Amino acid sequence: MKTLKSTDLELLMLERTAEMKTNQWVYQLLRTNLLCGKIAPGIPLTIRGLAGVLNVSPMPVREALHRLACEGAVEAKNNRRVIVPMMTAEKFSELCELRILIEAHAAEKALPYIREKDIARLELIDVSINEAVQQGDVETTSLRNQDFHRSLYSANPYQIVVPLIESLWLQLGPFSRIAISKLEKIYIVDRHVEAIQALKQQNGFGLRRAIEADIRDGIASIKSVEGIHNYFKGVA
Amino acid sequence: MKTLKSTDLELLMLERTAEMKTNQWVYQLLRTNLLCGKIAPGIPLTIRGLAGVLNVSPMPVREALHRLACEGAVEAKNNRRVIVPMMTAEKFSELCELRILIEAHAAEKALPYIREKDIARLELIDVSINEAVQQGDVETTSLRNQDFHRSLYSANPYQIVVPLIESLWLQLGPFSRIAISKLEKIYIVDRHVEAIQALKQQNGFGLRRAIEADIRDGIASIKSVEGIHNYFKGVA
DNA sequence: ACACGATTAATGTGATCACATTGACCAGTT
DNA sequence: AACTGGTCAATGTGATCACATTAATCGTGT
Repeated sequence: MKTLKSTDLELLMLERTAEMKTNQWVYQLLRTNLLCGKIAPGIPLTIRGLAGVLNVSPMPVREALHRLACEGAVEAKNNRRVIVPMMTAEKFSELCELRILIEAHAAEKALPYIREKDIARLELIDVSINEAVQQGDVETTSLRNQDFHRSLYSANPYQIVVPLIESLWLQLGPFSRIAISKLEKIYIVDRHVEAIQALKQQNGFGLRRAIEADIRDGIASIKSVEGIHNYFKGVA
Repeated sequence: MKTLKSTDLELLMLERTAEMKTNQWVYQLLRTNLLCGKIAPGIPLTIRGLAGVLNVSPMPVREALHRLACEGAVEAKNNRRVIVPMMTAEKFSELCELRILIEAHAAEKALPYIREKDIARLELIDVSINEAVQQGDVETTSLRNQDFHRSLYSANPYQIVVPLIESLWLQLGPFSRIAISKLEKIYIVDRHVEAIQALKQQNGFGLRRAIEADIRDGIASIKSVEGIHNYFKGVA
């Protein structure tokens, strides 16, 4: 097996607004790239290497990697190597079960706070998801899909749960890419439309079912991918 | 209202083994103090101040505070102040609901992996909890109680959920202290014994109920405390 | 006496440096 | 040709420094 070199990584850049500090920019950039699966498991991430690519000093990169490590997005090994963790079938199952458990709860708790404006926004996001799907833009589809879920749950103003959910997304990041790339459009559209309809009807049970089904669809599409086992190597 | 000064803080120190790096030591120390409620909400935490108390350079403290901030344990405000977040009634409810939801799930998922050795360990921890309760040692009681839960959930070898739960504990930290200080011993002992019995009987439903009841007891004891509203000031 | 404004102290951030540890690479040996 | 040994480069860590921004303190004016 060829050892993956850090030079292989291609990052999608992020606009850096003037008011945001360097460490926030680096963190958001790496986080976004992990969420949409741009950084594959196994490739090593080094502080100085990333600092060189991003043209910043090693300091902000160090902080960003530490934060991502404590969120489980990357794994700091004993031997001074920071990598995107490999996946195992059991880990994958755990993550999916937790997504269903927590996101269904989050959706139901957000329901009472949903207003017409929120529904309109969700419909807009759904449209943009379809656009990205039709254009075959995997990264954008993945990020927009997460936007849909985050916007829904964030309607609840007392937010504890969204960071927990995002931690799960971060760990599933490299695989959501696979899911999207293999997903027939109907699935995503259907479930999101179902969710929106349940919102309009203030139907908590229907909302739960729609969210759960949406997540399960993604999982099923991942498991149906040929050669998926290549990504499920044993954890070193 | 008197402004709380950073000099007020008294930390319970942690042994620093030779093999652990400075940043890990600082992080664990602050985390432990937050988990057991030694650091009260509202008091400001400064990098240089903590570095002075701990006799380390500001660098490890900076990293530790950033990690704790991304876990929600402390709140980095715009104006360069890092504080333990104030609590609101709604936030408190959210945290408790999530604890029940996720910990019941975690317990059930851990059940198949529980062996006699694990049960023996849990019984030992329960004994040490009772000792700490009888001695009126609030911090130790709080930490040992968390040890009980963590040991139970950690029986599941594919661990995703424990970090999520610990994030909730961190945010509830200052209040678990209050809960313990007002808790009649019977409650804790009862629920833990119930949980252990359910483990011995491989009774998933009973285990869920015991864990849920244990958490609810803690919540009830907090809500029964006179003057608890002092801790629920509006978030700035 | 109270309020407002300027000076001073304190703080977070990012850069640079020194050091210990580890991996990578290459030559030499079997 | 494969393995082993040593040397060198690369890496993470922690300390120190400079700078911009903010809070605190004190003095002045009303």
